[in-house]
Amino acid sequence: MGVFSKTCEYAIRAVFFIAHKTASGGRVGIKEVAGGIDSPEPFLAKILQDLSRKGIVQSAKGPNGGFYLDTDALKRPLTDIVEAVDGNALFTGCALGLKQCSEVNPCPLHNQFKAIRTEIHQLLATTEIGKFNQELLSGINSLRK
Amino acid sequence: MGVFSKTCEYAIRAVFFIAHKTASGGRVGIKEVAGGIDSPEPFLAKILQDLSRKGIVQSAKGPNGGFYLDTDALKRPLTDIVEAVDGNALFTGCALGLKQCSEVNPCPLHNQFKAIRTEIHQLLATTEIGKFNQELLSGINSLRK
DNA sequence: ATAAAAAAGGATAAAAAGGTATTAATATCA
DNA sequence: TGATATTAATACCTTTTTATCCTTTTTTAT
Repeated sequence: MGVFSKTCEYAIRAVFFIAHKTASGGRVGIKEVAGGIDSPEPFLAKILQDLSRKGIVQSAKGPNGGFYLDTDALKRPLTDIVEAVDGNALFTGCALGLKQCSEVNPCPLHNQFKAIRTEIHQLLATTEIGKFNQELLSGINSLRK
Repeated sequence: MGVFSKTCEYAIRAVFFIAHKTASGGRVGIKEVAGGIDSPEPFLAKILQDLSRKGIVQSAKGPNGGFYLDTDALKRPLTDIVEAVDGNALFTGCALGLKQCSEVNPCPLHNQFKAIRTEIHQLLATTEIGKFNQELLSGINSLRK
């Protein structure tokens, strides 16, 4: 079990892929996205539908259709993706799963994990979706293995 | 979805509970543990069996039996529990789920998450199971809500 | 012997992940 | 304009994993 759910991993990879593929206009089809990030196509379709409904990505049907990101979407932070898919348990939840864990009623690990949760949130909140377009275009970063 | 699996959350809470309940000798039964950490008893039983096989907790059958921790076990780091239950994906895995993500073939988030993974591992590796016994005995920390 | 406890092995339920087939939208072309 | 091909959206189904529950067996102190 990693930090994110498998669904969320695919979601982030897919959005990164769409972002850099459509940075200079145009759209990219589900098949190309699935191939580009090595994910099962039907499963990814469902994920992208969801992200589309929530405005994280944009889509167009018909010939020359596909997925893309408008300029606003490119500037959104990664937290938007993670919250849309996994919710905010990673940022706000107790490490030991206690519902009422808080400053006044802390679990043993509350204080230690507070710092880590904040750091993860900070990282994702300050990183824009479009940030890696250059690296991805030049092949420095990988999305499929 | 939190940082750990539900199984792992129960495991850590149970070990903390056993640790502080048996710090001055004696054993504690599965029923009391389940009550003490508010977990489903049969599920917890299986978890503790597993931890017992792996030497994380000790157990004794029969009358006056139950679970306990020997002095060595009390000094083990929390990483031992997490690795026994969830494996080491949290410490070594790629945030985006890529099998071959590494320094030479990094995913876009590789460098950022390297720091976080290290921090989580550091925290768990330097925290001994018995560390919270005092707080738990005095009721500062909660394990059941 | 007996009773108290954990160990063990399944059975069941729920959620996550993955797959198939159909429908709706739309650009393009005849 | 109307037909067609292309593409995402929708609905439903299967598999796998995670979580939970139950029943029986083994061990052991008394």
